[in-house]
Amino acid sequence: MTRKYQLADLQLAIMQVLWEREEATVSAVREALAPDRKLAHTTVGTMLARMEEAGQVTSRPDGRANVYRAKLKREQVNRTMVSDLSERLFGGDVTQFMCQLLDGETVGVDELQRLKQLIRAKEKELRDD
Amino acid sequence: MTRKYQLADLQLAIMQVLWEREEATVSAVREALAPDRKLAHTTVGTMLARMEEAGQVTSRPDGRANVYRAKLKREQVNRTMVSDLSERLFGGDVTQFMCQLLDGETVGVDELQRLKQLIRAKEKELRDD
DNA sequence: ATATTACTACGACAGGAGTAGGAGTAGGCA
DNA sequence: TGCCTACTCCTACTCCTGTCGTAGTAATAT
Repeated sequence: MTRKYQLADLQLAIMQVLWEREEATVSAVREALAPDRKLAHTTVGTMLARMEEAGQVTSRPDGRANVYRAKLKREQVNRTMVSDLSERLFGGDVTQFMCQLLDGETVGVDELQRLKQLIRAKEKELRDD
Repeated sequence: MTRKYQLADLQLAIMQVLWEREEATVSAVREALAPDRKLAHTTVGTMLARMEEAGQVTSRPDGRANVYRAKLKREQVNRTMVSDLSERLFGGDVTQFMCQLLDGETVGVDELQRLKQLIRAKEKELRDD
């Protein structure tokens, strides 16, 4: 059932909206998505309905409209999707993954600073275990 | 055309085999995949045919069999797929991605060592630019 | 020669994702 | 009071993936 946490493109975009604003109607989601994707009202509705079917969101009627709410935790989804890619691309080798991240993405000096800090924190964490 | 570099699960697995051994027949790929997935010979054949159609691999007949060869570079695919996930999950924020990687995956002390080194190298690289 | 193999080529089918039209319905406005 | 709107629900269609079965064919082993 890792499938539940593996969100496809549009599903993920919709979920992000839900995470940001706790609750949203189809229209609200549609509007939030509008800058990037112009979708028919029904497209968003269908997607949301399917996601409810799949147990990824819940809905509650509010007057004529349905109000949706994410049922999955952002952290859980992020973890699953990152883990999955890590496994598929690098056989779970985190160092290689980092390498890819550092080489392939645009990273500034300040960002490197923060990364070092992250690593130090992690080292401390490991020591304290 | 980012689609060409966005490989689905089985496609990626097949591509890995091709990357590892330069060239391979359907049977060879199938055998290489066998430990994890037991697929019918034709399944692999179909997939490879479609991938050729999509310009992701090339083939050359060798006797009765076709020998396939990856047409995409591993680096390119890795880059695309990591970039894509970075964008979709964290809006392109590398630090957040790293965070996820460090928190969500199992990372050892030695691995942290290597990561620090990577970062130092990257810093140097930025300075030298 | 013949029966068994080893391959490819085609076609098929199911399930998920993306997208949307049309029917039906309940509130709101002229 | 009768039409316009805003919604939901259901249905439908197209692509892409994953998976094979079958048919045809060429090399092989008996």
